[in-house]
Amino acid sequence: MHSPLITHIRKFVSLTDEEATLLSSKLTQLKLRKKAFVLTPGKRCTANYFVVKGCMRLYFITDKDVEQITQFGIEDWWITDYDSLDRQQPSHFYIQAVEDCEVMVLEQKVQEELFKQIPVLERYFRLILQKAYTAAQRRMEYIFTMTEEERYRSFSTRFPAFNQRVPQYMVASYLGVTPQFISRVRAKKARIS
Amino acid sequence: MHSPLITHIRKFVSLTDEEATLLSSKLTQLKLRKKAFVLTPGKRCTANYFVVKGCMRLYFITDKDVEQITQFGIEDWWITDYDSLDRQQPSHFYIQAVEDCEVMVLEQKVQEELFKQIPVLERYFRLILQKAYTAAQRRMEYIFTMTEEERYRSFSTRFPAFNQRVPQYMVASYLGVTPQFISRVRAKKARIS
DNA sequence: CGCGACGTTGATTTGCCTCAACGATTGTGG
DNA sequence: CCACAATCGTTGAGGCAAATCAACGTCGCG
Repeated sequence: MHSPLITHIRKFVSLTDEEATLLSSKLTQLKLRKKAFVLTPGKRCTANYFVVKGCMRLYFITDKDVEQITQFGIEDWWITDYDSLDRQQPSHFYIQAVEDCEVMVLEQKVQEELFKQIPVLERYFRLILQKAYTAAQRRMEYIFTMTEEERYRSFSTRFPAFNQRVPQYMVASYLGVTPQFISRVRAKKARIS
Repeated sequence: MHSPLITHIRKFVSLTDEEATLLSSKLTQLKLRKKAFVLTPGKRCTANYFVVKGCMRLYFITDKDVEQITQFGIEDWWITDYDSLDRQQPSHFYIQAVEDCEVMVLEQKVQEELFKQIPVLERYFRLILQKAYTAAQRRMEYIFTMTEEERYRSFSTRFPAFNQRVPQYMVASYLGVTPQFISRVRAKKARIS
């Protein structure tokens, strides 16, 4: 029996048992209480986080002092601030546990070493990034072609489980609308059905 | 003297001259007249395009029959529909030359073979995708935190050259606003200065 | 119990779109 | 080479979707 991460990687590339063991030995497991942070603004992001269990959020505070969520990470998703990671600059993001979480921490330095020892990992992360990029593109399609009401409805049908696990105001923030707006849409929906 | 693509790759990874030659031999050069297409809806996207000279656009037609541009590609940028490429499904995008263009065509199949022969390419594309993903994330930040007027102003100061090379209505489409709106903002700007 | 976090509802405001008409420029066929 | 059409940008009037401001209800928790 292997960790969820190894299972996930093997969906994309093949990994020998030795490689899997080596990789596992380089990761640290982290249990997080709801609302715990692994990154706060001003700090450099030095790791990539794989969510084994629970739900994380990546967000920042806008000029108008509003939380803007840019990404959620649930089971089998990586979450990090690639910009800070890449440029080795302080982040302006928070990464926080929305629920009690279990994550695997892959430090950037360790990742670089592992790429030398397990070249196929480079491929794995290329594929992961391609998927993430495609998802980001699609999200922009939704933003540009749908009204906010359509976007909310679409979101809540495409990710029903999601919609239950995170509070309304976070969904609102992720969709870029106000909590009041979502409340109204829900009220309308309820009245119809 | 090497091709712009080799030069670009060498900014990210090191490539032997043999590798560079091999790679070059696997690429085809393509000259495009303004308004020529390399991808249209219904066709599968089978290649990744590197813009050597000129400007390309990736766009689709919305339900309301409006062109929505999701990406521009200028010198030293790759442009493709990763979704179609990845899932081997018909695309719903157009990829078109905005100006007369010169592009290098890397067929997906060829790319896969090359990864075996030149493993470091895998790293190159991982890094490119990471940059693209980060840019997409930042674009969403702009979308969520700025008004459309601010977004236009920000865009035209951050990419002044850009703003001159593509017609207004394409900038409008990329920013998700109407051409009329941009026109009004420009009028306002002119009145002030 | 009392306080803070979260959600709801109503009234008003506003940023941008839509529709429409009209110049200016480009480009194309006779 | 000119005439006419198509393309692109501008401007005005009116409308609407969602934000903002504000007050209130409710639940969970220290």
